[in-house]
Amino acid sequence: MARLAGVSTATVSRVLSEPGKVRQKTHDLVMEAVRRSGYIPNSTAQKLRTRRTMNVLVVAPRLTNPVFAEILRGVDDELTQSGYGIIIGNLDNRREREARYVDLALSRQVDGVLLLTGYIPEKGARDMRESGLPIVAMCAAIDDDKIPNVVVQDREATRQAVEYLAGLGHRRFGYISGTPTSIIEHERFRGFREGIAAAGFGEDDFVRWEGYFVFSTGVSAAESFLAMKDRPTGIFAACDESAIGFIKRVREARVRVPQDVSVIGFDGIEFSDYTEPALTTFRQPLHELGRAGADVLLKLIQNGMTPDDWNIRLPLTLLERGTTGPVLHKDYKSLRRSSL
Amino acid sequence: MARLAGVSTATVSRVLSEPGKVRQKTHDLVMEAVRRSGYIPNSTAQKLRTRRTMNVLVVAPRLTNPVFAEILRGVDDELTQSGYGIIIGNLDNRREREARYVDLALSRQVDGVLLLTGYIPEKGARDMRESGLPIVAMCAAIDDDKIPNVVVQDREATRQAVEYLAGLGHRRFGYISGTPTSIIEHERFRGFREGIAAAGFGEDDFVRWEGYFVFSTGVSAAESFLAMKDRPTGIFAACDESAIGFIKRVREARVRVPQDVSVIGFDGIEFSDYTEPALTTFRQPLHELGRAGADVLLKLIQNGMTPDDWNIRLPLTLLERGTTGPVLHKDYKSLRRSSL
DNA sequence: TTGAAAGCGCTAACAT
DNA sequence: ATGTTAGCGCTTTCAA
Repeated sequence: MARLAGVSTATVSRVLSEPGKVRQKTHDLVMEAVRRSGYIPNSTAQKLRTRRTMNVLVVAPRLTNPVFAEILRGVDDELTQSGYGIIIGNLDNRREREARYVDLALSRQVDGVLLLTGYIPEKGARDMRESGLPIVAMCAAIDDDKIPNVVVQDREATRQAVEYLAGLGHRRFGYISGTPTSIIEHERFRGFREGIAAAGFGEDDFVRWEGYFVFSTGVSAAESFLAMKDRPTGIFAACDESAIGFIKRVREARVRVPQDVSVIGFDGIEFSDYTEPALTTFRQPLHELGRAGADVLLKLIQNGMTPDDWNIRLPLTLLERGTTGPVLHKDYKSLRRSSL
Repeated sequence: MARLAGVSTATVSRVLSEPGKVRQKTHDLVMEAVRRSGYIPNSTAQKLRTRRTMNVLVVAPRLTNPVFAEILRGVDDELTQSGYGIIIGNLDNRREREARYVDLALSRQVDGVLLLTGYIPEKGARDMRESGLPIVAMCAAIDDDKIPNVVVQDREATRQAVEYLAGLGHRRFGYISGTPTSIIEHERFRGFREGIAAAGFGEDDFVRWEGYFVFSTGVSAAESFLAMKDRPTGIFAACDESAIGFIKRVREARVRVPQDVSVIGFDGIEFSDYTEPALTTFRQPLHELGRAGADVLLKLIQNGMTPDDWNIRLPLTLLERGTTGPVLHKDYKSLRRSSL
């Protein structure tokens, strides 16, 4: 290459990576040659030599889920700023896909890993930790004191949701679950039961509809709801999608929201602003979460930070909108009158 | 490494990449050592030596857009199957970000590029073609006979949408645009005008509301619509999001859909199944599109295919649902009566 | 301040 | 069928 245009390969390398260590004149000479030849260093050779790939692996359960997509945006912003690239490991909800990404880590194609999965990916008997790479867990706490957790306060927010419903006068509740094996679901359900207890209710005062983090789960839950004689009036859905599916189905059956049933979602996806009425929900600080996670990972890669402030837990925001309201039930006439 | 456990590095390499060329016994010997030492080849060294990265760059305008996310799923399925990884170039709607990905291509960090942008990314005076890498354009045709196009039939579907509305008796139309600089928007608007003409109408028979591919564009269009004295009754939105925003806003103003105004969207995102009523729209074969594009790119990388069947144009499916219906306007009483 | 030379870990050509 | 060796393109001592 431009080595023909003057100097040694070492000097070119210096000009490009440590411009201070070279004489101005040589610098200009080299830059001119670079410009003319259109030279761009081969990054693979750089990686091999320096043993840094400048890439980070992000493993996510499903990319079409707007929650993960939005987190990824935050991650991308932070990483791009520091010159890192993203290799994306999309499991598409199929755990068998994770083996591939374990190999990726083991073969050192990345400098660090961001996990949106809630667990450590495995391949046979080996797991991703063996790579020795820095790993940061997001979206759900991983119980390993070598792995920082950057998460949202799922449990607290869910508890608060129940208390909010209880405060509106509701006394029979419904819980529409997310994917049962997911840690996130586990946390949210735990928060839900805490809220039930805190509001002075017991295990008999709610029904739980099992499902996944998808629209159709809300529809199934609604079918079951509609078939009940003594329906709950305060419904919490573990994600906005199922809240939306639920509402659509019950309204088709002429059940009014929020007059007959209040529904509160979780996530605060953009879509929740555009339902009729707009969905009451907790908004996750997804973009911020993404940035925070990437930031911790970068620190880990660059200087090996210590376990202080490792565990970040971001708060959520309650969006009080149209799908929740006071109970309009015979037992609550008095309460209703006084609260209006 | 396991070289200590028996043979030469070359043999290990052969066992791992061309198992046929080695004796069964040596093979087993090596594999055993590999297993025991947990050896995984350094992929960077492989890349440098073989000059293949086994990675593909996918450049997308915005990842939180469900259309791109879904295409990416298809791309991922196809690429993963062939052992290729994805490096994701998310522009997040900011063109200045594309320079980074031009560098990525120029520095040969990938074997090929998939463009969901509708144009060739540039950096200063250079563009991505200079990398000499195979490039496939998706989502919008790029006019370069070295670049295959794998797209959907935007124009035809939009024309068909207008004809569908006209068939329902509508005679004043509205067009809610996408991002004006986008080629996709251009194609759709072109199809729209073709449809207008084909149905026997002219440039005065429709209004065009400018915007972007987002929910809020539909809301703005609705504001403008509500302020009109002689409102159109047949609305086409260049994406589902703006159709949904439009419908929400006009319904708030007690305009009935589809009795007072029919709305047809474009894309067929999952959300469109859950609006009330469900949105009439054209569904894009996004997953299939992703696979098809990746497939063409892989062929290009592997054997340099010839320009036959380069240009794939997938059809869309009209989903006739609740937001469109026959005109219920004084001028159309007769038509209405006869068609019911 | 610059150049010469070694070597990152692998694969492929050649030799055995 | 296997080993030896050169070298992918760069960065980084070490020497000049």
